[in-house]
Amino acid sequence: MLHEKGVEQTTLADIARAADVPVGNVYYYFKTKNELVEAAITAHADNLQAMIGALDELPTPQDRLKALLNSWIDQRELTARYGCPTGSLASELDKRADGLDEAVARVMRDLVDWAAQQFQEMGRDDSRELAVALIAAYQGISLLTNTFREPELMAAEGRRLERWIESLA
Amino acid sequence: MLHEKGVEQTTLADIARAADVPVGNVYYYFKTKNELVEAAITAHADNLQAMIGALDELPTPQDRLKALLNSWIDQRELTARYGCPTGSLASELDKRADGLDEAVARVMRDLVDWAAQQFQEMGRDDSRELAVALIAAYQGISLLTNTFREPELMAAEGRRLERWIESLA
DNA sequence: GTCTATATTTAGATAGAC
DNA sequence: GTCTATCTAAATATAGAC
Repeated sequence: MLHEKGVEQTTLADIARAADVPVGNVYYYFKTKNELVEAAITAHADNLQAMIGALDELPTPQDRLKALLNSWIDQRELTARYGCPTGSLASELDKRADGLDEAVARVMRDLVDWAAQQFQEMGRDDSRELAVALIAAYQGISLLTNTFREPELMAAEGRRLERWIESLA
Repeated sequence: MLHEKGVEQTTLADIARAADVPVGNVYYYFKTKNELVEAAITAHADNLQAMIGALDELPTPQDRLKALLNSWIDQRELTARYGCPTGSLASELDKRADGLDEAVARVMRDLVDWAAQQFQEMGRDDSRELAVALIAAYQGISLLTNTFREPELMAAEGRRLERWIESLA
């Protein structure tokens, strides 16, 4: 729900209704709304870690990066509707005074670090810059895909990034 | 203020205080908060149009695109603090039920269209895809620059995109 | 056109029975 | 652990004097 409507627009009443419990009940599990959001970020981080773990099974860094691209393309319909979960969270939480933005920043950094490691294994000494460029390309095309509601933008950019990765070898 | 704190987090009280007028006064100029936000989007769109108009004075499409990159780099400190105004607006307004997201989409589309025109003048038949990739790269690096609060990310990506544009000729 | 005061609504949060 | 009822605070919006 936080992905679909954002943190601000999602009320505890929304969450309670989705969980089919009365509103007051939510406070038995989370003392504040911020605590609930924090738990959601942690859950999202765990999902990403699991995904990265699966990618690490692949033999070469090129395979792993291309598999990441394909997972992005597979998610294009969802992205067109709601954007990238990590990116829209980062964008929204940055505007708030609470410290939740740091939790999202860590998630984003983990992803960049993982990508940098792949480029390094490909023998690139500009691995960090390439990783930032790759994740930025994904975040940006997610935003455009969402803004224009055109899933095919993600697919086209994914194919372009694939050619780019191949050209780096 | 909408850029700094976002639409949701900026209250009419904030705006009234910044304008040094009482809260009720704002309603003399804008019937609703949404109307005020719409006016801000229009003003932002006008700013971008003026900027594009200035770029159009430059002789070649390469010059114009590189000048755009440099303006992004010049804004890196602001971007690190608050992100790209257009991008963070697009991300936030997408989550809301009102129709304001379409106004931002138009702003974003104008920018993509302008970039596509430059690539077309460079003789590229994939001008649309390149334009989407360029604006996506900017939106993405804006998000990362903001999330990590590292202005230098924008500078490095700007230089990388400059080399990329030169390689397309 | 500007101001004060206030109405309305909604969301986050709490109290206490069961 | 679950539920109903309620409190509180804040933000949008309005009324009406000046």
